[in-house]
Amino acid sequence: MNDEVTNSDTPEAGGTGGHGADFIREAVAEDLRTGRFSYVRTRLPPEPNGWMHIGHAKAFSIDYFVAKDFGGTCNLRFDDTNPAKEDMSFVEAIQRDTLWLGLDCRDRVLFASDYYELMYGHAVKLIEKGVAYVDDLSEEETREYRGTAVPDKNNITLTPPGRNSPYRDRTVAENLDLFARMRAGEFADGEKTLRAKIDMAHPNLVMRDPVMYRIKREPHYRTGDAWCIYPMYDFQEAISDAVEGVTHSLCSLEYEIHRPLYEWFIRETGVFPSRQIEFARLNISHTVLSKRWLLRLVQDGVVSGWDDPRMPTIAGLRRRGYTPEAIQDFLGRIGIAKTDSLVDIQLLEHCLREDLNRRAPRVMAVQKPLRLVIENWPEGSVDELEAVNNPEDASAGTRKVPFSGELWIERDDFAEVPPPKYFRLYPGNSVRLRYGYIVTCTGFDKDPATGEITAVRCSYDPATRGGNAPDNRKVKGTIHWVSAARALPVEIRLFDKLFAAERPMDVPAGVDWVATVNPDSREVLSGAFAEPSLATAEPGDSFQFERLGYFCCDADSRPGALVFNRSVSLRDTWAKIEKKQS
RNA sequence: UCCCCGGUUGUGUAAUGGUAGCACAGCAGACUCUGGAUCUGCCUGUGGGGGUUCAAAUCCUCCCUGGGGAACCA
Repeated sequence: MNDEVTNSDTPEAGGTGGHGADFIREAVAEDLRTGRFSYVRTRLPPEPNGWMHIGHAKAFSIDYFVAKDFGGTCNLRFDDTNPAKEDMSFVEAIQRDTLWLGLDCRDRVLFASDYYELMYGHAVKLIEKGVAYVDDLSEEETREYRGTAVPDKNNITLTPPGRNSPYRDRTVAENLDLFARMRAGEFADGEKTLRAKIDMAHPNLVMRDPVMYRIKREPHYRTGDAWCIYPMYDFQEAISDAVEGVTHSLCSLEYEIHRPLYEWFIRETGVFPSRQIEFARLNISHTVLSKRWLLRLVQDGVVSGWDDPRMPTIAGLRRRGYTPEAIQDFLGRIGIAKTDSLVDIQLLEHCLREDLNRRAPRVMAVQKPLRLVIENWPEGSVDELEAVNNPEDASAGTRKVPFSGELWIERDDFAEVPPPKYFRLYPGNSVRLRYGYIVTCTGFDKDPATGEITAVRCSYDPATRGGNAPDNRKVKGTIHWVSAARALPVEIRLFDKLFAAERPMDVPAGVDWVATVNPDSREVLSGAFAEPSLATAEPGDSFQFERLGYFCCDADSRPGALVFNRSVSLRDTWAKIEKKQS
């Protein structure tokens, strides 16, 4: 549709770029067509006060790929104007995470704090124009004078006009002097503010003489104690975007109501007129995307840290085994709109499965082991069987897997009394051992005290080596296994939804939402076994454990003591049948 | 009844006055040495009422309903 201006070549990184024109791209195309702008520049505007989560990934990907699609550039600018909360470690973490996601802004990393002097100059200009003034009202008084939407007796809310501050009509000279002295540190924190002189009766509360500067004696992680006054968001954003020549200042819906103020600052200072466009932020079912909530989970020790594999943070997703490709695919699929929405977490999981199915090497591991004894196996004999590394990718080749008379199989793959439609191992039934032999269950051992099955006995058919049945007999079940003699002990960590509730934020009044965390969201299996080829796995490596799911080697792994996180299970038809039966 | 923005199958998103489509989920089946993967089919939707028009998800209007706004945070 807008072929003359678009330049969509985002094959590898589909992201929020590979799909049709959303309303933002349409607006950008329109601006180019009408000549409002002759180029496109966007910016990722993180505040370095916390870890990036997938909600930020959505916002940043929109910024990045919109610019890319139109042949423009995208800055990574840290909006660091609140020294009380910000830190260099967050800057580094955000840079690492954005790069990992495929948002490469390495040669365009900028800081709002570099524009402090420039912002100060613009503020002075506004004072000289008579549209900004120094106010002596306290924080509480400011709030009170601004007025508020109040519920009346009919439970109807309305917003009465605010009142002018008694200091609103100071002379320009007086304001100039006071503002200079604010900067010089002559006043205590909170004693004075610089305010834009707009309209205390404005129906939009944001426009009722918003604060532009506050006094805050707090060392800044980049400017140290050079400043004791810091600009507020709206003023800072307008100036920073202008300095950088940002054409499209994309942000989430919560800033929609701020747009008139953003535009007011642009108009009054006469700087480059960036266009702000808002979109809906991301919500995902069964998790939370709020820095505050995530912080609480970390502080309360509910999770092991910001990179706990259950966390929706980029670091958490990475540790869980998510790939940047899967995340970008997901972000491309959810689209961009202004509708407040809740995306099903199953879509995210689907994207991971689809990506890993294509790329992850297959391997056999047993989560909950049960001993399988092949009674007619030649004593001491070991067979080396050939296994396919990835049926989706012939170039991945094959590997040898040791087989012998004692194996570990999955406890769930044996049933003393098979439920309906069960076609794995039970007395008298045959199954194929993946890439191995067809075996027939001849019996089992049971601990008379506990009733626990301690071993399953079977016989094998030597003619079925490799899993083929020369007599063409149908064997319905194929199960995975690990040679007991060569088994690699590993720890497996199973993860599930962080919250059982679809919308954890909608917690009933009086209930502490932290208590609603899914107690089964993490399960550690310390007695698992894997085939020997896994010995060389390194943290970050992903595998498909056949029939179980995709697993990622965790950073907690030590040589000889590997740990694997379940990234996502395989689709499990049997689980559905089982569920229906119960 | 203060200001702003929204409402399209269960979920997310297209259709920009002209056949309501796609994906995920769900259901059914085919195939299979992963109950994986793959393939096929099915299911359900324009919040409501008026109006404009040959024709409305789309434009107008009223209503209903959801979200945001009352930080010296961003």
